[in-house]
Amino acid sequence: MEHRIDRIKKQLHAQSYKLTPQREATVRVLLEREEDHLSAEDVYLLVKEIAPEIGLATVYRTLELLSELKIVDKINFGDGVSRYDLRKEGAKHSHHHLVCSECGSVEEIEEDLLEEVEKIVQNEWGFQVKDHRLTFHGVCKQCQTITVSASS
Amino acid sequence: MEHRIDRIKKQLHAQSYKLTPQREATVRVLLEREEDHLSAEDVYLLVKEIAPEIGLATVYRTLELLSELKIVDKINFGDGVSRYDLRKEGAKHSHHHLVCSECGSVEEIEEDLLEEVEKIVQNEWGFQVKDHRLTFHGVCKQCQTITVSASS
DNA sequence: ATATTATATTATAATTATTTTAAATATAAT
DNA sequence: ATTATATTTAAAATAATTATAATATAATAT
Repeated sequence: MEHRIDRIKKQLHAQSYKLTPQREATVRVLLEREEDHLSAEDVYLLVKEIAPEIGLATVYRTLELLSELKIVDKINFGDGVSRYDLRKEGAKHSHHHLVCSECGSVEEIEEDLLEEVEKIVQNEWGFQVKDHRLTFHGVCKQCQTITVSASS
Repeated sequence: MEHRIDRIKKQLHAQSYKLTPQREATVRVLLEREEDHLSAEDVYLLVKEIAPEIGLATVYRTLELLSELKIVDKINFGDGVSRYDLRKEGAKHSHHHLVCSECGSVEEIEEDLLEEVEKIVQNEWGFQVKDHRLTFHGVCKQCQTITVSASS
């Protein structure tokens, strides 16, 4: 954990931003809940536990900043809120998501499945791809089994 | 145009919804501006031109309804607003988008480039894919040429 | 050390986007 | 005609995000 905080600190410094206590607390929450897809409000409530004096606007600003620096990805699954998803160290792209329409769970795919597709987009549309957002909507493994056993 | 309105009317009737004048006006705007990616507010302003008495809430409700029936896709490019994108007739999936970070333009790819990827997701993750959202962020053809000529 | 400047944060208010409510109107069914 | 159902309107409510002004913190120059 400390190692990653340190790396993020360096990334901030490289753009002459500081890792203030509030920013550090926010990053810690994101690291602790790496598997989750927290909204700004979610992050705010969790950060308040370790830094009770923080303001919601600061959390928004921090997330926005981390987003610009590509430390987190701002994603949107179609409910009204933006969610913030920490990138793996050194990852060039936002990872993919599997959203289950039955139970609402969100799985992550870290493997980049779009390399071939991006080549096609690059060559056939002349579009220079920098990043992507890919989300699949459907039914997760878990919910498929439930449905099957329920219907028998 | 009339043909497509008729089809949509049937789709609504199939779920026992009616194509009211307000809904028809909204659909007409979406058909006319099929290439665009309008926000609810955008749609509202355009619908007002042909049906001035319509309310914003009705537009929201209509878009939500069309969205449920998979006649339009509600998409989100990371600015704060939802945008509504008419599906091609008979299309099973939301089409792909190319968002240019230089000029903000949005191109569409109607071809489904994800068939192979979906097979992998299905087989290796056991996730039953129903739909997808794929957006590429990068630099469009147009802006690439501008950048090249400007830097020479 | 101290004054000066720049940057960041807080609390609150304001803004924007969207949804809900309640009353009125229209449509369809009996 | 009467009743039930669906839809719209306008207003109010809610949710998400951003702006503002005051304060605090840190960085630099004196």
